[in-house]
Amino acid sequence: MLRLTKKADYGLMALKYLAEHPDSVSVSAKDIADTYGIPAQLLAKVLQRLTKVGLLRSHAGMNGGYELSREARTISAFEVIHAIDGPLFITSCTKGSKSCDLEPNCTIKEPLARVNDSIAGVLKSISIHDMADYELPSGRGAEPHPLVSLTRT
Amino acid sequence: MLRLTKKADYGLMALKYLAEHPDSVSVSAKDIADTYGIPAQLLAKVLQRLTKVGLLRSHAGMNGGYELSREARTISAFEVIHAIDGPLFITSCTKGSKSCDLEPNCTIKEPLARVNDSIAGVLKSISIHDMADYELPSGRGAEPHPLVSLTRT
DNA sequence: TTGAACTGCGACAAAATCAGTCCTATACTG
DNA sequence: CAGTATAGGACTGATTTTGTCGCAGTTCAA
Ligand code: FES
Ligand code: FES
Repeated sequence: MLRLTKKADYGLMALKYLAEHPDSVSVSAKDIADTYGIPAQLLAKVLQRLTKVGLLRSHAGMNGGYELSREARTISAFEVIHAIDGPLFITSCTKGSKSCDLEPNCTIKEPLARVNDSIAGVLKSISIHDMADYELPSGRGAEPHPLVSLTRT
Repeated sequence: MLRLTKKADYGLMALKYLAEHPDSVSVSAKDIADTYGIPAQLLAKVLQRLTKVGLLRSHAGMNGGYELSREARTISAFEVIHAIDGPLFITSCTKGSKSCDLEPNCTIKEPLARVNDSIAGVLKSISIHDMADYELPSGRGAEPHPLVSLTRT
């Protein structure tokens, strides 16, 4: 539980890959799938969704593929996960449209919403570029990330 | 995805309930289940697990039930979730025993481990007592929670 | 001492979600 | 036109989550 789906995993891996290969004009889903040994068709779908939300630009035909539509530094892990897995709700109830059945009694919705926001904040503070940076073998990780406050004013 | 299981939800609700009723010596699973309209047997199991890890003390027999074994202030949401849903791993691979099949190629494990730690930190910084406090109708939420740094020294 | 009201487990069934495949259509290149 | 790629819908199988049932053990009080 509290786990990323594999699709989100794949998506992050792919974006990281793209961020690390700025030279290549565009990379096909198959290329990425092969280098990581993940199902090509599945990755394709993930990339398609990322394209639809505007994180990637796609190009069909021979030598086609995908490329980042923005700088890796400006793409947050949150955006990626949100695009692939939908809105982030730590609670079982998706406070939006259809409320969960124990809505009236649930006493933890409020407090957990704060936790939810904090987690979203953490995810938002990490960019694809950051992830690529962490490649460095030893434990010195790029520049420090901003602090995240649990309280919302 | 990235969602708490209902069991964890139930567990948190129950603990919050117990924290708010310090007067009652012990409360039965059925009592709590009834007040919140959740499946009694399922809640019972959740409480049993919480008992096994030492967060609750149980008492069988008539007028039996559960009570907090520690002060609400010292029980973190993290402990509860961990007890109910097992170790918190945001990545698909549970870096412990059996590694996931794309271990050798996976490039995002490291960076995501940091995110994982941050989230754990957020969860650890919230106590059952804090959750109970958020009951206040308007938006002034108890005292501020500590800041959580994304970087680990 | 008997029975009601509990906890404590294990096994199981039902439901929901996720992962992955297949198939077809469409777009671009040369 | 042939080949390679994206786009996307439908569908199946695997896995996880949620919930139920049944039974054994414990405590209390009439
Ligand atoms: S779990 Fe849905 S309202 Fe709390
Ligand atoms: S998802 Fe398992 S090693 Fe990265």
